[in-house]
Amino acid sequence: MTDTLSGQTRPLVPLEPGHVRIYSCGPTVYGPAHIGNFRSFLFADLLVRYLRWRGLRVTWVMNVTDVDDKIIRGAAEAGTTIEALADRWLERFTEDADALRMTRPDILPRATRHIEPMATLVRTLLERGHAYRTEDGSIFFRIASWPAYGALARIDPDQLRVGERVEADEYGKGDVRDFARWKGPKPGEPVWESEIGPGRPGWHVECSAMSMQYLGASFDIHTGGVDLIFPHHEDEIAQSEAATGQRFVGTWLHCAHLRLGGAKMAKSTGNIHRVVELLDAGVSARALRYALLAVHYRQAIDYTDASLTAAGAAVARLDALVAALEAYAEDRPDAADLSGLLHAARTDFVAALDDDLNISAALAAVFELVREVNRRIADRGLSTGDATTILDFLRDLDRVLAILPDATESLPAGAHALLDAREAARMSRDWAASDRLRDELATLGVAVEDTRDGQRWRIVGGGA
RNA sequence: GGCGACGUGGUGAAGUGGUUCAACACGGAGGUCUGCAAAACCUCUAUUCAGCGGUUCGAAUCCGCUCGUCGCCUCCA
Repeated sequence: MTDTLSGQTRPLVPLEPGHVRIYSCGPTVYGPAHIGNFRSFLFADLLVRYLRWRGLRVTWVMNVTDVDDKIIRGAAEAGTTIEALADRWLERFTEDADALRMTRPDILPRATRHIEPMATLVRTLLERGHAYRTEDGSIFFRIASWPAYGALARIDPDQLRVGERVEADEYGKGDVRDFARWKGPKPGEPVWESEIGPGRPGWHVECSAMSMQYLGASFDIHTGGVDLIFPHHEDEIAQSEAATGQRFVGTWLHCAHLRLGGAKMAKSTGNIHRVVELLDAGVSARALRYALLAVHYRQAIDYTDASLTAAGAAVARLDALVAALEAYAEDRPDAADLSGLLHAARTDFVAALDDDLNISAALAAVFELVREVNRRIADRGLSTGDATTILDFLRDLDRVLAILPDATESLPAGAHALLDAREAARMSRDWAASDRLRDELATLGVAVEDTRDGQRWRIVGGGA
């Protein structure tokens, strides 16, 4: 894996053999996440799925930021509490994540429920002289006290354009580049009483406190988008290591941006798409997952209608093969070289993902197998048992990819009767009726194809 | 102004010194199969890897310069 801090690509060696601890920066629940956010979550999902598929135990923590300026503002505007607002959008996040087949993190800690560990962390920083208190009760991290500051982002603190980042209300800071750990009480803002006085936590401190609470002072992998490298992750390192004296994270993984219209997809720019809106517009969730996942994580993706169409076509190609294998029946001996073929595909798949999660090469291995299997289906060169073996093999790989149709995918109401009627019409060579029934099924989203194994169907378009 | 990433066919994209290295996917053209269709398969679709110069027996792959695109330095996945 390629570590942002060292800039090196090196083997992942978990602190505890066989157990990988991963922390991912999650959503701020002040509104629906956009698909650019989900790109980074799905990249972490791929990582987690792959490590587990490889037999490693994984503990995956993803934070939920449920208190910040935007949530406070949003709640005030909506005339509700920050709790209610966060609940609402966290629910939406979960729905979107499920639709995209994202693995549920083992723990989804919410910031407002971890005030105590944050306060304790800040107190330690105060005691060690890495933080200081200002007149309004806020507490800042003193960058000058941490010489390694800037190492992750390869930034020289002296070179920052400091003039542009001074916030109007932050008088009293010792240095304008120091960042807030704890924000003093203000009218109209939620306040927590804590061992360091009243106030609310700053953003960076929540990830440090919660990651260390669940994963320990040192853990293996921390993920996020490249835009979090500075200052968010830089600050996390500084305050965590200043507090514990231990190395915070073994490997930093950052995924590149999803772009739309040549620019990074971002709420502030307005060039965003949201998951439910795309699904409501008829986009297939699996195609969307494929589009967000099929490019290497350190490579920017340009999101376009064409990219989504191409992803849909690639997924349909897999669907067609699965349908063909499920329908396939041929009474003949098992193919002698099948296990060798599958073994080779698996070897290529593993080699690709072992290499810094090279998903493109892994998919290439899958599609090479797809072509070969299609060839053999056309040649009737497989036994019925072979077809089952291949299906099992593909479903096993799909524990990593999660793009195949559900095994339980079911027909829409009424489709069964239409299929039976069409089968009967075909038996009596009534082509007109057969074609009419095929059209009817198409309007239900069921594609019917005629093969030597009889007619077979698959669900097309939106939905699953 | 500082720091960094990237530039491969019609499109997306792997490949980071030689041996089928120009994968794979999408799209396009032709063909096979089929009652028709769909799917699938076969053939073709980059003598070339932004441009220029250099290193080398040999470079898309290393070095330098130029041009271009994007990102971070501010909330941000």
